[in-house]
Amino acid sequence: MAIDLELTPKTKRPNGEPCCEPVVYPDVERAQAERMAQIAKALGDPVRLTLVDVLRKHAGKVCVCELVPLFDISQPTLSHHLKKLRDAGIVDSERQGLWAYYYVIPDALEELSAWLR
Amino acid sequence: MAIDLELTPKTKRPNGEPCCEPVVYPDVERAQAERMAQIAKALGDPVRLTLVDVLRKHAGKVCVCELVPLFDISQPTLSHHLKKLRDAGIVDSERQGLWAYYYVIPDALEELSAWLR
DNA sequence: CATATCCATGGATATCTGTCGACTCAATCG
DNA sequence: CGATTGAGTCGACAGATATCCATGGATATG
Repeated sequence: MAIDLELTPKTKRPNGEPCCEPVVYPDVERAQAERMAQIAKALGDPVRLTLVDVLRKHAGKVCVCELVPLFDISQPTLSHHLKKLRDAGIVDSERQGLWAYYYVIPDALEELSAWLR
Repeated sequence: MAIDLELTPKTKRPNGEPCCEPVVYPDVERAQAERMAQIAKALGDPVRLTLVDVLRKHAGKVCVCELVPLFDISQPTLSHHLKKLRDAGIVDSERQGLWAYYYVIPDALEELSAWLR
């Protein structure tokens, strides 16, 4: 790894004293962290991440039956993954006749993307 | 939601025929999707995401005992979260005496960040 | 109208995850 | 050396997750 760190030296605290006060605090608010973590969690599966990748570029063009053969999972399992993405607010779907068309909600990934940057 | 989609019309397939061929394929390779999903999964918890946020800006300045009071979790649980981040290749640590200093590995988040963009 | 298709839902099950308390181990201090 | 501290590991356990099969509901086709 070999990274150049300047370690802030510490001294062992005297007997019985409470631990050192935290000197740093997160920049992200708790609610913001929870929102972003929820998005990240939904993306934390290869199938779902790939789904988002496909849907981002082919909104309105793909029905679920065309997504199934892209993966080694059953159709109900794919439906469950899509539901997870829906619940996380990343995608939504539009039904037309027998078919369901999914698309990525614009800006759904923006907050996380900006934080990562 | 109200997004402007142009849906590609489909026709029900004839009896007994195999499902429509997929017309789209993911742009991400399977291995790339797995790498990014692993990173996203590690970030998919508010505690870990906040840890990364803190460590990104205070590398080498914070020991674990200072991180604990930032959250409502026990020290072993925090250690466990740090291990998850280590296993995902997001952070690493340097031990000096009694203290362990964590830091975010440069570029660990780059691939996911670029994909999200 | 009967039947087949697309997709979602529900139940079952094995595995993974987050959390804790108890413990271990190395390093420090007295 | 003996006691204490920082931090990682272990075992346990409740809750979440991924997956399947079977089913159900709506819609299209003939």
